[in-house]
Amino acid sequence: MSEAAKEPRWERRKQDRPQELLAAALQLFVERGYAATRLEDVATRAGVSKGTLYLYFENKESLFKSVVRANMLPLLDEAEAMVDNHAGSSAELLRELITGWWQAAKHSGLTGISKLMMAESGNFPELARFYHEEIILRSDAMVVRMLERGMARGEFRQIDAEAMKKVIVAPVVMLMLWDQSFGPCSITPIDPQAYLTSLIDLCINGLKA
Amino acid sequence: MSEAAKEPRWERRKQDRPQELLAAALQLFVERGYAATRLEDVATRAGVSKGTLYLYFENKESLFKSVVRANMLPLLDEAEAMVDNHAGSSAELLRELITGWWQAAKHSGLTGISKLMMAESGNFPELARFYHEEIILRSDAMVVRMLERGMARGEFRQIDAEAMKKVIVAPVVMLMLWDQSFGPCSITPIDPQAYLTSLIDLCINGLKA
Amino acid sequence: MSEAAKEPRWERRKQDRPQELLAAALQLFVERGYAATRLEDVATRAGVSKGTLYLYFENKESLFKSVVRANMLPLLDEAEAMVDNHAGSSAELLRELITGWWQAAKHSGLTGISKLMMAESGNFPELARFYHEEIILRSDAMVVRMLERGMARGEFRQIDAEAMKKVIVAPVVMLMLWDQSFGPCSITPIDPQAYLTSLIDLCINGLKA
Amino acid sequence: MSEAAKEPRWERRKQDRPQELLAAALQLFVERGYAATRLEDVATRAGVSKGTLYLYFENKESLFKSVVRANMLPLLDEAEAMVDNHAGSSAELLRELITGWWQAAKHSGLTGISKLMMAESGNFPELARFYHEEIILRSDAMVVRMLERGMARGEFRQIDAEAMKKVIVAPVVMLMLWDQSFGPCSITPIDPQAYLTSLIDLCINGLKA
DNA sequence: TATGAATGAGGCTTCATTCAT
DNA sequence: CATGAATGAAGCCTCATTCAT
Repeated sequence: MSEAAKEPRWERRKQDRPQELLAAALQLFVERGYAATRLEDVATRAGVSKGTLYLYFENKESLFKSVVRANMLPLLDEAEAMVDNHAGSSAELLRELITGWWQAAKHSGLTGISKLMMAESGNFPELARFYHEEIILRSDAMVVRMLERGMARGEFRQIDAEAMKKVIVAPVVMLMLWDQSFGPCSITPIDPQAYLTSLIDLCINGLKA
Repeated sequence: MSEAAKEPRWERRKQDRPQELLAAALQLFVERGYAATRLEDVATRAGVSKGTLYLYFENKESLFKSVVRANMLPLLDEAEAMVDNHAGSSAELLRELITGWWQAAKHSGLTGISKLMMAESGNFPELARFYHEEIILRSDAMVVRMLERGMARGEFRQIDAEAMKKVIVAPVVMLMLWDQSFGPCSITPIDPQAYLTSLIDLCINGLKA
Repeated sequence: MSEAAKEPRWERRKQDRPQELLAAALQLFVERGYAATRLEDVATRAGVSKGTLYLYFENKESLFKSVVRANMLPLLDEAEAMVDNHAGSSAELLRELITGWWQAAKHSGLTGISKLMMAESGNFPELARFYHEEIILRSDAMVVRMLERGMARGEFRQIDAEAMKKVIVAPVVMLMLWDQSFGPCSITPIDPQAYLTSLIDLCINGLKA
Repeated sequence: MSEAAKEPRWERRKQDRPQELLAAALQLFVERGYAATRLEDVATRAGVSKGTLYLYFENKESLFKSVVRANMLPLLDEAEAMVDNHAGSSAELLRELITGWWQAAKHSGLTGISKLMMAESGNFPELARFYHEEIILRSDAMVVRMLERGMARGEFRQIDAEAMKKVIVAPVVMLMLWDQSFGPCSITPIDPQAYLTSLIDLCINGLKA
């Protein structure tokens, strides 16, 4: 129909605006940091004007918090389900947990959010607390459950799971951060596949009974 | 002595000014990020006036670069010497390398610099490259030498040292970042000692032949 | 009747829109001043959307002028007729003039308009001139006629009516202004009845032959 | 000396700045109202740049409050002393009080402040309360004392001083407002001398025993 | 050297006005 | 006629930088 051609690019899609703005803001906040990100750039990247932003977010800080919350919340459920329902060996679970975690983080905005929180936690203590509770505590606990499952089944040797959890999480988080900070800089880019393979190899060998 | 009277110990010596400014700037840049750090706050924390800062540094960017360079340079020599001259077992070397690295980073400003570069690499590509070459490449290479020494001596199993190097460095760097970002937030602070012990335990068990 | 069903009483009739907008605008302009009044608030108070306002008024300035003119025009005729046709004593005329003036001003929007012109005359010189000619000159002249009538009839002593006119008008205008500015602030509100009684008492005693 | 010529107009007089800014702000706030006054215009009129204003006042509202307070406080003492210490007849006191009040108001910034408060009291309730207590209540009380003195000495007839006070104050205040609002508009300017003479004449005749 | 008053470019935010529906 | 999403000019405010002392 010729009518369909009538509404190509000038159509205003009110309901999509917040998503587009959040996506644009996430990119810029991650790239440049909170203070160095200009709202006009966010608006331009979302294809709207400066003023439009204020139809959906009260101010810059509110936009920032929305970016963090929107990208943080719908994330850990899948990984947690995997840990709790896994039927195979603990080595297999560990492998799937790490690779799955990275895949999920890569496709959602979590890699960017992690970098953002690392950089801005000092300026937004409430957000840092929120991030700590929603992401850090939950992912730590997930790893602990995985380790204890392995020890209970006799597949992993006896270790201090509480002390070990962050050691295992750390390389995954670092991969996210490198991906976001030095990745774009593109100096000897890291190969996530080989990196994760080595990590899993080290863990499985380092934990096996 | 009449000289002592001329120069009581509370008097700030002029030649210390740049160091005091760099120290103050490092703290604030790390806490708040580059853009959110006000030069007036840097000057105040260093005990001088805003104008004085410009007697020693051309501008804000120059101060930032000086901060990074001053804290980055005098760092890796000791660790490198340790790797090259170590006489004991490779497990022992690994342990000393990791704990020594953390100690050195903790006492120099490297933990802060690492956080800073992670946050600001997008805004300062030249600095990112400099950091990459001076810190990342050298520390990676150091770890590779350590791993190859272990394999050559039959103490470590055969692994892909190039792929493994970053896996081993990552937890140490993460410890620095946590220390700088969520540490001050003081939500369930991490215990570096237990953390490093677990890391070393994991590595030694994961690498042993 | 079927007509009644077609037009329930809660339905806003289109022809009332301009009046409702003018009324809402008058309130807000008087409360907050011209610059501090937002057109969105005017529209909301009138129960319409922001865009609708522009169907009836060209822009903010045009709305403001319409508010002033609409509330200014239909006012002095009654009072003027009273002065010219009064049959009683001049003291009685003075009493009725003052109380009648206040009543009319109170029930029309003139008290608000007076405050508005006092506040915004500097920003709207043409309006100020208009107000001066339509309100100030005419009411001054009315008072002059009243005074001259009293002197002509030997009821008032000989005074300079031209110089006295504003002295007599001033307390009435001040009552309007207090009513509009500090009235809502409600700090020791003024009692118009007692105030006007004192004013009339002072004038009659001060003018009597 | 040629040296004196060296520092003619570029000399920075830190201590005078606040006064110059307050004076410039008073003028513009009175002319245009609070919202319509641009801080850049205030700064320009004071001969400084936009940013300088913020060295002395926190923000626009703070400047506004400072303007009101600075011009309001040092004002009523003289008039009050006059009422309490006057030795002559009460008619004489009334004459001097009214003319003195006008002179003082004219030379201080009170005429402008009065107009400002009339226009902006709705937007600054706290200031309105402050103004009410510091200016209105005190000047009202002063007039009451004057009236009671006259009645006590048998020079004025018995009246309700409380109800009459505002009637006597009103014409003086109106003179201030006219002076500030329609005065600059310069349409048939009022002659303060003749106006006050008529006012005093009316009062003395209207109050005499 | 050291100071701190002054500057002005630039970012955040508001709101009068437009326009496609 | 009515709506309300969108625009962008304009004002407040911050802060890196300069400069006379």
